[in-house]
Amino acid sequence: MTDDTRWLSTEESAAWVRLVALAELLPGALDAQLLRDAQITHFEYAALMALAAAPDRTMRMTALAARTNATLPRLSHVARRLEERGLIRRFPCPEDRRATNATITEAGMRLIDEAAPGHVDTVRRNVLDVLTPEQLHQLYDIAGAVLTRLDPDERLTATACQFSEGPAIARAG
Amino acid sequence: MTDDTRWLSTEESAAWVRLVALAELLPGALDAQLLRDAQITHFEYAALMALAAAPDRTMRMTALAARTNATLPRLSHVARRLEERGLIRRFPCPEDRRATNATITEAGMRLIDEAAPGHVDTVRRNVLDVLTPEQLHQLYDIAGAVLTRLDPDERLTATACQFSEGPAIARAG
DNA sequence: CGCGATTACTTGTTCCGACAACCAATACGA
DNA sequence: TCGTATTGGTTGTCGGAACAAGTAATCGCG
Repeated sequence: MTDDTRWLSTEESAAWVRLVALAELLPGALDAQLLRDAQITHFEYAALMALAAAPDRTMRMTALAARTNATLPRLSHVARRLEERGLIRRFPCPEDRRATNATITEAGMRLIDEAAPGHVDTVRRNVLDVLTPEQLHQLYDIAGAVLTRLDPDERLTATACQFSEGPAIARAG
Repeated sequence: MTDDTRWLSTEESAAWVRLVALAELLPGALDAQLLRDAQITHFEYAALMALAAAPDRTMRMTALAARTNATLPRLSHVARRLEERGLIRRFPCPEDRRATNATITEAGMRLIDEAAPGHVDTVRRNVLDVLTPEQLHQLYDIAGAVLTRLDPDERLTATACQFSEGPAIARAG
């Protein structure tokens, strides 16, 4: 049993440690701000944003699950809670009686409109504003390369206008 | 109530979407491989690696919690499970009778030695090998800049030799 | 038709993490 | 030296997510 593993060089190890730390800390930072200011998780925020940007503000549960990297059971529970809070509405899909459609309500649109400024501010302070324009482009390429592996069919990034935050969403209303 | 929010430009939005997708998918990919091949989570792997790289393979619970971005209660539960599996051992700290030390056992060392090749392979296939050497350095700088905000006192990246994987750890024995 | 396979969700169970309450030991002030 | 505050960890409880099983509707092929 020979060991043909290609171990990490110093540079590789250093970059990897930082990337792991980033992936570890970023979700918590996003959740903390949104929970504090809008009583929703970042996952729920992303789901609401996806619905807000969809045609008729409506998506199939399956499509929404793919977009948010959720399992269908997980999305089902989250959708039930969001529906209880009046932020989304669910109804049977006319074309396919097996399917369920989810629509963001006016209250849901108001919530993300109110939450967007604080969220964008968090994104700016923690990420975007500490990078140079050149680094921003490098990040785009680097993350794109990695996502080729982690998300080959671009489920999470097929964004239409997913993150044209705030005003664009308001226009979508 | 004027809206002075600086919304995201097209470039900013695109890069941000990709970064969020990356942070969303990476932890799951790491967990999946390690759970499948070594029956441990990536968090547990990181904790064991930290212990393996520490002097005397031993750390205070508080220090280990800081290093792994865990709350003390969370680490306490994880440590109990690892101890039940014989991968670590806990004992009172001699210098401070309030404190508890955790040490990785021989069985724990064996487990991370066996898990390291598969883990490194996953890291290579999903991340390192899809980047150019130049991009690797850019990633180092970009993540470093963001971590200045998310982890100002470098708790997660004060790595001594945290990720000199495999052989280096074997030497630490 | 009609029966098996597939797709779309929901529900139930189990495990894990966060928060809070708690216990133990030290530090410090009166 | 006594009492209080602080630090270090563990335990209990609750909510959330994954996995698996169950239901319902459509598809596909004979």
